[in-house]
Amino acid sequence: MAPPKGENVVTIGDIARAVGVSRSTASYALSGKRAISLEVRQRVAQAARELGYTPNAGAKALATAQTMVIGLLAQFHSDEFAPAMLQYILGVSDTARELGYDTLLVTESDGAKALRRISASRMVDGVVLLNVAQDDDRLPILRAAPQPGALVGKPADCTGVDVFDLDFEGAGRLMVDHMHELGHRELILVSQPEHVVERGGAYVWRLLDAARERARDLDVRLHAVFGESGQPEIGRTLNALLDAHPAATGLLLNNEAAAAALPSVLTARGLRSPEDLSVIGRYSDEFARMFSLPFSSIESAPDRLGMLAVRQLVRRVSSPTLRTEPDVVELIPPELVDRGSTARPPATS
Amino acid sequence: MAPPKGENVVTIGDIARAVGVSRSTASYALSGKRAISLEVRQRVAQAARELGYTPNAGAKALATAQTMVIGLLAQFHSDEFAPAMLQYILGVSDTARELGYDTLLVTESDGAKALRRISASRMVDGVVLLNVAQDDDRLPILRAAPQPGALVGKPADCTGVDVFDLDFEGAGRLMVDHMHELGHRELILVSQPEHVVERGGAYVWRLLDAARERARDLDVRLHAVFGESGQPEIGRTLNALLDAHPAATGLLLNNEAAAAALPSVLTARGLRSPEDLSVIGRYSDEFARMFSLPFSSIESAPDRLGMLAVRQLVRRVSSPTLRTEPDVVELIPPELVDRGSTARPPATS
DNA sequence: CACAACTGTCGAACCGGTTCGACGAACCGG
DNA sequence: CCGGTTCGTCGAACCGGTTCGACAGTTGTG
Repeated sequence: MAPPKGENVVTIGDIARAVGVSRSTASYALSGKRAISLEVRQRVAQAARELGYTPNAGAKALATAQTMVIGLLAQFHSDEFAPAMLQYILGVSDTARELGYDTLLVTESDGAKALRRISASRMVDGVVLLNVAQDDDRLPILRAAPQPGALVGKPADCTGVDVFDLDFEGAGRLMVDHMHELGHRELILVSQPEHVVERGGAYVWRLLDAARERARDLDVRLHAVFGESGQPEIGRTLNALLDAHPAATGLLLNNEAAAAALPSVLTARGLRSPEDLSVIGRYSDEFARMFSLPFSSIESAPDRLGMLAVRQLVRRVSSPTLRTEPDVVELIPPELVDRGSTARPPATS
Repeated sequence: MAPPKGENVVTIGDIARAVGVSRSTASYALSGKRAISLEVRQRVAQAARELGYTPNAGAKALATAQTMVIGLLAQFHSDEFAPAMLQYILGVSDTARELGYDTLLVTESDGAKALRRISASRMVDGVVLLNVAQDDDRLPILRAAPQPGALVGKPADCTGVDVFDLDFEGAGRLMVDHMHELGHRELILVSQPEHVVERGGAYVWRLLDAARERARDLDVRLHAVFGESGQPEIGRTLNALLDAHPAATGLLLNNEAAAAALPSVLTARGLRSPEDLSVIGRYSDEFARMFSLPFSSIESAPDRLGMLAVRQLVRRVSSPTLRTEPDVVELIPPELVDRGSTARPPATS
């Protein structure tokens, strides 16, 4: 029984002493970076196992200039629907671990300051930014930082970083196209709250504008509104919208909170989907399952975006030649997951 | 304009050279651990500011044996309602930062292995464990680790760690008491799924047993069931329960998914709360707001629990004398947040 | 006025790894 | 049998901080 909380730290020096070789030999035996006799290699490995050796991360970082940690900068705004965020975080963290990296989660409200801190102190080898705004104040700092960065969310200026996001323009068009093909001619689009847009959540505009344009081209009426992201309000807003546009036969939701609220709104109004109203949302499959959302939706693929960002980041981190490779901007194509909530509009009465 | 991604690392040696003093003097000037002339102190401070000096975290960790990082071990099980987890994570991460610590988020499925890794490699000064099971396999490793640990969730054996949790026994009793006082005599209690319990989620039992006992003492009928945590299923289960026990006038929910599903179930059945059915849940205020849950509930206080755990952890970390102080086990008393979903039972028809 | 105490600074060692250059021994071909 | 490789190992330096002990100079005390 080792004493609890014992300060028995095993260093590579202990290994070397136990085996009777120099520290450098022990190091080479473990890393395999130089030829070491089979016998010594085995004895070092055994000693390491028996003594329970784990290299000191700080020392390793100091010597190799690699921490094997990536920074994850998440930003939570009070006017956002937080549950949707978790999946991005898990996507990043799980992928990082698969690739041998740990994740430093930073939720500080002042993201720029936090980024400077973890970057300048060399705590991380690279950084993933979530929830990137159109003109994000973290970007200039990231560009000047020695570590590479990957973004989930597309800002106005993508130079110097790798960017991954859903193709929101495509998503907007796909929503309208799909409804149009089924015969709908009047739609309601509920976006995120306006402050989200003002803060720089450009994806809202990207989807909205593309949807508007396509609607115009196809001669479809589109009522576009910004909805709240809080739950008592967004339900009322949905009700008010359905009251205001009785001829609308299709509902497009670019607002997770609205999607989560819609089932009870429909039930309360005695409406059924798709018989009375066709609905397309935009959220993740995981989200749909969690909230039992029966609506077809464009998959927002948070786990996949997180994964792509980390993969690319790790590629850059692990090979210095890639540091200067051209930036990647990958907008993943929208995919409509059919959950049966769209159909031909009800026959005009 | 510094070259983008420039490798211009400023070390304390650069500061010393710029000012014309030794490295040790620069270090003392910055830390204040020895008397340094005002003039040198100011010039060092200025040089540090001008050159943008930030100490290298790895080097500092190596020298001081302190990383200023705490590990956060979260565990996500597929049969759990993940959104509730995020608030614990934020509680921990935000509090840690307030106290000057960063947070290493570990979501690896093999928590024990992950804990051994980050502990043995000295990446963290302390560890917070979330979602602690009755007989958690991370505990023996934590006890043997050199770092202190704090738990959110109470295991069977609390020795060697600090434990913070809701008083679930008290919560169970409070739920029953409250309903009884209002005049209810037949209740339904929906707990977490049975696998959560089997996996060691003892809090489910603690609430359930206490509620049962109190119900027996007060001569109240209590139908206790385990409900699913997935959304299509839990809704059906709720419906089935209401069918099976038409005389029950009160519903107790120790299952977030059930709470999230209940509003639409009630609406669909044409029931209103509290007129037709009194409801008490157990979740956080934040959660209630997010999902617009109109039910009175026992506050599960994830942010507060996370905060308490981190505070205590940091106390232990920062003062070696506290390392051997007796363990803390704090069960915060249940508080009923009245959202108006309980009332006297409807007059017996 | 001699000696002690204090102030401010420096050099060196240390934390625990990695890595470079050197070097002896074994091995090879000519 | 000699010179050049290759193999296996070692010692030393380095990464960038902190901290201990020493020491010169100043101030204070009896």
